Amino acid sequence: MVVAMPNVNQRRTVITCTNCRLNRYCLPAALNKSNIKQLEAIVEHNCSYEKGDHLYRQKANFKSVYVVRSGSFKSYAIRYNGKGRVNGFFFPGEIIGMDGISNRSHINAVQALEHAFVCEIPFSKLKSLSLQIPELQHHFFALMGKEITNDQEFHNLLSSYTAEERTAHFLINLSSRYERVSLSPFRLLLPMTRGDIGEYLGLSLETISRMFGKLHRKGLIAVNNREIELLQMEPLLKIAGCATK
Amino acid sequence: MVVAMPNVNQRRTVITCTNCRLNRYCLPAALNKSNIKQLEAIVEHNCSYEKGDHLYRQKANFKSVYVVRSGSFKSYAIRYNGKGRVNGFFFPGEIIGMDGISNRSHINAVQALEHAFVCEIPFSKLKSLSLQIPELQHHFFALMGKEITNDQEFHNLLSSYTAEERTAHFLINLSSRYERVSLSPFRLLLPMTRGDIGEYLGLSLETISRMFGKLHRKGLIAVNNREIELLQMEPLLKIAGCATK
DNA sequence: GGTCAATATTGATTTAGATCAAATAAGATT
DNA sequence: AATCTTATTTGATCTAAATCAATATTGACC
Repeated sequence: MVVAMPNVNQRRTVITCTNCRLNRYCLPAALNKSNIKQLEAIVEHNCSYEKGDHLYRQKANFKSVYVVRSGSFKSYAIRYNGKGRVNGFFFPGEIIGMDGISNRSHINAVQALEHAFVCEIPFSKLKSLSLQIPELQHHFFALMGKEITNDQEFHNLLSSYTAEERTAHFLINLSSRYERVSLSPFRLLLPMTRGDIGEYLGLSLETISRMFGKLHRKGLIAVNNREIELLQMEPLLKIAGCATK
Repeated sequence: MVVAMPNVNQRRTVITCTNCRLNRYCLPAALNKSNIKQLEAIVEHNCSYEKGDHLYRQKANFKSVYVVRSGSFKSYAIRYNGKGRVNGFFFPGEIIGMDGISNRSHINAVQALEHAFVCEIPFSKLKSLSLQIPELQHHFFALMGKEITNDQEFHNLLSSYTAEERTAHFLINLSSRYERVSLSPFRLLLPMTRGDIGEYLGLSLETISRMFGKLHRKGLIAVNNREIELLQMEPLLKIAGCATK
């Protein structure tokens, strides 16, 4: 089995925010040491999920947000008419569950793509703590704001990008998210199927396969099943519609 | 000129959250009377915009969020490669500006579609007040969460709905937003062009026109330039992919 | 190691919606 | 009212990507 995302802190028995190697990207990033202790007290560490396990299902009650510690997840929603599928992927350091905040119930289901660990943060406790720690409130507003801007940029992608541009954008986006957690940004091990990517990008799985082939023929990437190597970043960034500076 | 959205409180000279007829849908919704007074103190009422005026432009510094009091707006973003356009419409009672929270600068530009009034709420003051009023913090989290779920539902729409389904969904969505502010949910005066709708839905303006024609031929709507009448809600809801209960 | 199911590739064909191209129609300006 | 600009409709044609179909590959499980 391909395990794209390495376990974090796998040798430690007691995991805390203080010693987690992701704490620079996660909620503790905004906090001083004593505040981190307070946060630690409300976080449930060490929840383990096997490939295919659901973190939650559509319409499940919302109680917590989750941070991926290792492994990866996809979120998906199926409307009553059967339309709509994968709408997000989640990697270490990223927050899952904001789709439940407004309604008290989740609009998506979230499923592990491989063996994974998450930290669970009960949202009511997080809100109380945010009232006491202005930096935490600020940071959580910023995280939700980031989610909003990401979703809006994706709106642009889906309404105006070609299949090749979407595919390049997907790879570039993954690359920067991998880099953020100290994984190689040039050698991507994909935990999801071509079908998952297709649903996410609004394309058929055959088109994903063809676009990988096309980018390969252009010499920009190497494709070996779930392993994608990014060979020439500049032209990829250009196709993806990212400013190359 | 078509003015779709009537002015609210147009005869009053002094407008406050307490007497604003939108206060049930806006931030005061979550607050008691004394808290509303506190909110009032930080809100700048009565900012007026003419058709075509910008509320803010892409990359503008983020300082405030805004609530539409009357009229309507569109938000749009153009990437450096020229891709991407309209990504949102805003009607009375709706909040504009969350696209700037994470970055301290706006990723979209926002432009008035007709003569409009907004209330401006400086975000730093809103955050401070949220630390004192838990209900306000809760409500603002909920509003941001709503924005996130809306954007994700839109992801589904763009990745799996046909042109006809998107168009029906757009009309149904507008209908419920109009109804919320006591406008007819069956007779929609559109403040935006077919081109705006097309960019928003990821379709060409010709396709929007054709889909209006198609829904008209099916007897579901009547089209008279910017005035759209919804004649048969049930089949429209079905096409739009909304549960009809 | 062998079988089976799930995934991925590749080719042929179809099609939804884009694009191109006029012709109207509505608003704005004088 | 006349002109000009902008928005809308409608038709003809084109094309990117979907769908259909067949293999090939990979991984999971006896």
